[in-house]
Amino acid sequence: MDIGNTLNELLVKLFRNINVIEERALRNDEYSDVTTNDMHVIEAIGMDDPKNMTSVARALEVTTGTLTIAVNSLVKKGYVDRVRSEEDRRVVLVSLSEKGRKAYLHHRRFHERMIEAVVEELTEEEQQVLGKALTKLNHFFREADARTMS
Amino acid sequence: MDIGNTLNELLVKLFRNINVIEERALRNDEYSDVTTNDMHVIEAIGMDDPKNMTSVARALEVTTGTLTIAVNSLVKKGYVDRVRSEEDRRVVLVSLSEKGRKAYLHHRRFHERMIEAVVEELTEEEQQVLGKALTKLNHFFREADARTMS
DNA sequence: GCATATAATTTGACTATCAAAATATTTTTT
DNA sequence: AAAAAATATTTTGATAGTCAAATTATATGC
Repeated sequence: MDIGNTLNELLVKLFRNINVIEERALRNDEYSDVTTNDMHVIEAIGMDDPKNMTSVARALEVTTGTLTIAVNSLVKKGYVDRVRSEEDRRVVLVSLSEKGRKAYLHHRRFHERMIEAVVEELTEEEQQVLGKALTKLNHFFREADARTMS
Repeated sequence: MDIGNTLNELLVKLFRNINVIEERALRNDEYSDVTTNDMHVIEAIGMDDPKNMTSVARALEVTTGTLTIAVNSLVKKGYVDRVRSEEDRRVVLVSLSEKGRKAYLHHRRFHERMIEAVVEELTEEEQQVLGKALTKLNHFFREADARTMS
């Protein structure tokens, strides 16, 4: 199983590389105060309607306590607005500020450009095979996860 | 550019999941006290000869101070042995204990199963294509990284 | 209206991380 | 051979992210 070994190494490297690059790319320019974690929170809050803390925390698979701390910092930095719901005053609604929306789009464009550039390097055939392999990988993880959770 | 979108989503998902799931898969059984980070350190120390702190830290791209702390904990948990070199008494050599070796192999088996799942449904030829595609991606990222660093 | 449930925040503890200072040892220079 | 410079590691002080459990505030059910 020689190809297996090679593939393993390649995948491990790939994921490490993506992480590092994304982080560096994010921190370069005007959004230098946004950590990777901040960006995940911004992504989870999203561009649509305001969301309550619990649902965002669930999406990120962290406790609400953890999210509170992340949101504190994002509010202070001006990326997130936080208001108490009028209908249910226990609920806190978070949404992206103008600056937060810009950061969201900036990040999304970065992703698009990255994928664009990556796909350009590959032949049609390679794209297909890569898609298939990544799909398998996702399934594998989902199943592994399901087994663990039970 | 439909395949591009699909690839993007796949990469994003994988990316988000891979750490969490790997962690869960690892922490299941007898290795419940090993964090993902611990496992990376265990991997970097490896099964061969003892290694000094600096080279392991470099491999992991962390400072030696950070590694010292990780190794403190791994020594306490019994996964790593740490001895001072006789030849050069500034140097500290770390290696895997019996328990550490077992954890290393456990983790490697997880990776092997992962690759197995991916490769299962690919023909011999597709496997080759996948290997090429991943190699290209890694080169691409390495170059992108070099550009960022400059 | 009281008891219970729910949403969020706070608190206390821990891990991971870095940069810079400190310590111990080796190598180089004079 | 003594002093200076270099090297390997650890320690220190600071920050971010995380959780579980306690707390606070509000809503809902009986």
